[in-house]
Amino acid sequence: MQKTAQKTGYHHGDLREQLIATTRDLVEERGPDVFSVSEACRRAGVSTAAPYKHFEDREDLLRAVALQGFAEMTERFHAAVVPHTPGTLEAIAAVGRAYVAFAEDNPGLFKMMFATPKDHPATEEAGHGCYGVVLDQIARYLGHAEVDDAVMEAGFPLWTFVHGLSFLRIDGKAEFAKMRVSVEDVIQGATARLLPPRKG
Amino acid sequence: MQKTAQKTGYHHGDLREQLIATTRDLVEERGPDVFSVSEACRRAGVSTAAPYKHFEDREDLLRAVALQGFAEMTERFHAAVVPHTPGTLEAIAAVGRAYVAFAEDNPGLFKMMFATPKDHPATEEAGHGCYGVVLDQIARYLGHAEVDDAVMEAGFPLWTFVHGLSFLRIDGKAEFAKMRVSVEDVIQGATARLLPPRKG
DNA sequence: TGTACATCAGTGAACGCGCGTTCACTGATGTAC
DNA sequence: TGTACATCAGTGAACGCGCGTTCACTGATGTAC
Repeated sequence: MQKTAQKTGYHHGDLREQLIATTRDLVEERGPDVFSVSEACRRAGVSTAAPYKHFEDREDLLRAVALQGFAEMTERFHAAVVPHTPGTLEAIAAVGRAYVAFAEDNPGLFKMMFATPKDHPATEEAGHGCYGVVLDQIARYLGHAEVDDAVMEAGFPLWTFVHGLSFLRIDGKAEFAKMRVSVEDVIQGATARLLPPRKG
Repeated sequence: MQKTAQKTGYHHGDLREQLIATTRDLVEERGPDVFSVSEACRRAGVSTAAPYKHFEDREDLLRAVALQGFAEMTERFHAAVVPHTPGTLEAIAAVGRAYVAFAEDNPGLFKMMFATPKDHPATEEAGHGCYGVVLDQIARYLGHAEVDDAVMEAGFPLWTFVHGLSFLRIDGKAEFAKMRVSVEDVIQGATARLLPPRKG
């Protein structure tokens, strides 16, 4: 009960965080393009002028939501790796599964995070940090000391695959394709096939 | 000069087609959610009430654009297959390349075609027809007489891959991954790896 | 402990705007006679 | 060939609406003395 809103009637307590949360909900429900600052205010129970004390403009608010998304995704990636031996196919596939799971849990947010026009130094950096988690695993898998060009090249087809799977599932196209196997198996299989053979 | 607009000053000639074309342009420039009927009218040089003589509402107009997109995509798929021996890896990869090429040429339209809320019998049917082109090739490749469950299952990872590649390229994420190989090669490689081994 | 004051997160009213859709209408076109 | 008329694709004005952002303001809070 420390960071939660402790309304005094006038001062809100933590409006910034609550606006981010509300905006995130709206992005899920309506999509980032249809989202309106006014509606977020209505839901947060503040006047339409209030957000401008915390955010520059509409875009800035949406960006804050996207950044929260990247932070969460990165967290999930780290958690996914933990149970596995570093640098194994299993560890890499686990990140892939976490990727698709995040997208399915936050379809609107996910789409927004990757929609091009929002690009901004902060978002870009957040994206890189996120991607770095897989790249580290792939580097180990390949026996490379650091993330070099070969590692990035090996990672790209995997990213491509889970990215596509995320979209198809979000948009309900996966059912139509009558898959008899689970997402988990599809990812495991694709990871094994798309990665180059191991060095050692 | 037969189907082209032959304005009389009052009657337009082919407003329906021109509105579809204008809307398509706007979808590319601004995205389907930001698109406005009013702006399409302004560009087409007609009053804002005119479209309602040809389309039920905003949604209906956008759907017409999506249908045109699917028709074009299907056409491109057929054209891509032609130069190759039916049922070969090359024929299948060619469709994959046509998929990504279409997405890159029409990013806004492509995204709209696969964005979930627009689902409608007509669009769905158009999508199926489109996908059918690859499935036919895969059926032949596997030596199956028709498109059965096994064919669909084999096709899904490929679809996933080209779908993901399309989005990453549209959203400018492919450069960042520092690919040293061309899209063509990536698709060719992924197709070979993701398809199950041939029967005969 | 009590008071004066700076800070600043919130208000609420207003702005100009563009939207989707409707309405009664107008005028060009094609057809029947 | 000429005329009367039905058709219907377009007009233009209007509707109610919600938007993003600004403005001068208010009142709760924390701090200095």
